[in-house]
Amino acid sequence: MSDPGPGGTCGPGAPPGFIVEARDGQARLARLILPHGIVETPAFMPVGTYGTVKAMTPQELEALGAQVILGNTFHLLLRPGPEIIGLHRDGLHGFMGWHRPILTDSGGFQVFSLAQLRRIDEDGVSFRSPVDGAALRMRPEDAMDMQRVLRSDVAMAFDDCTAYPATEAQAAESMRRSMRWALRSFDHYYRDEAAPGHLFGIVQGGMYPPLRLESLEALSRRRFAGLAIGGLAVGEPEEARLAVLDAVLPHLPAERPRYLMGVGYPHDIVAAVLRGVDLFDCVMPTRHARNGHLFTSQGIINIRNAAHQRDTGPIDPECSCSTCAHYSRAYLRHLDRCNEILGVRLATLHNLHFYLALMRRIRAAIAAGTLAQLAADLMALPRRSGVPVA
RNA sequence: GGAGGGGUACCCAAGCGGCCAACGGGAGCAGACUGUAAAUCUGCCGGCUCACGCCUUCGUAGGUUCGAAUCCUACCCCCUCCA
Repeated sequence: MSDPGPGGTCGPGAPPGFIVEARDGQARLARLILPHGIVETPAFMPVGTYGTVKAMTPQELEALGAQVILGNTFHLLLRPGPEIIGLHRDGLHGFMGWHRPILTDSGGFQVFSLAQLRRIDEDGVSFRSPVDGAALRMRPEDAMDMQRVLRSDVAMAFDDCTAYPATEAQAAESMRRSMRWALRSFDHYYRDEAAPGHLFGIVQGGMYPPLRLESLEALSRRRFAGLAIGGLAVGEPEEARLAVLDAVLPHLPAERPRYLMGVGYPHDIVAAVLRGVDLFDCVMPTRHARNGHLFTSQGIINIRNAAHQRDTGPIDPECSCSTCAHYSRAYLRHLDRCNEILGVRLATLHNLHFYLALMRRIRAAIAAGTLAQLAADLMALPRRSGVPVA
């Protein structure tokens, strides 16, 4: 990469490749320049854990307007492993046929979600493979090596996603370990010029603002290309989540992208954009689609409910996705109940369209300086169809 | 005609003297899901009742027994094999 273009360079101390084009309150409209393309933020990244956004082809994702997707280092390390992915041109991009940007989670979330199957020590984490029970060892350096093999545009530091609830002492211990791992991650990821992308650091600290600030301070010892807020949406009340965001966001470097990991519902995303977050990912649209929950302008509906049995209308009359253009609620309910694979595909397509369209509206509102109005309108909508917002 | 096997709640299916309103599945009804061990998981699922409980159920009709889905008799269906 001799001439990566403006901000597109990789490596330690490289420009972050993040150009803020407009501001509206704390919210920013920006262009994140990555090796595989430009991402307009605020952006939502569909989750594709195993090298596939479940039920969608890369071509469909592109048509939906997805700019960047998420992959998972831990799961891809287990299956198919670095050797197989390394056989393909351009790592995970060539392997899965998605040639736009990819962000990979480091495996830190699996430290949290596979709590029953792992043991943490200072050097790393010992896992029991959820696939075949085999013993597996993962250190920050392993996570970085794998993400380099994957050729992720954005790699994430290997962290310990603190569980909720956690005492202040537990959160502090977990956070401080994550910070030591973050520095090791940085030093290993950028150990030579071959780093194929950018590395983001992850702010931890549980629900304790002072710990969050300490975490941020620790991360400032390296120049991460962006900073993520991790350890939220793990079961805490919404107020606690917003309190953490309010405490942390004013202190995040303005010239680098900010990523709120794993969040969330549309109202969570809007709340975070208002506070200055640029990137989001969540399994919500894809998992909800498979479980029959569909996002609409009037809240979430459960297509499995008997109420939709005879409904010849679309999921959402205000939606412009191809599912809504062609199929009725009654048909989608039928497909779901028959466990037909098409039902999963149509529902996933709709939900992803909902999220990606939401992000387009948010970006347009920031450009127009009308984000507050849009946010007010969105927040006023019911979260669950027929159930007013509490 | 002969010999076997079987009829259990919406469906499939266990039970084979009391712990049975009756194991499991499925279907049905509802709920949960936030850096995906998830097309998964949880609850309800004969009737009345918030519940304790009560009532009606295991092909039909009788019988034995303190007590029967379970044992006996007759009858009605269904399946397999032989003629």
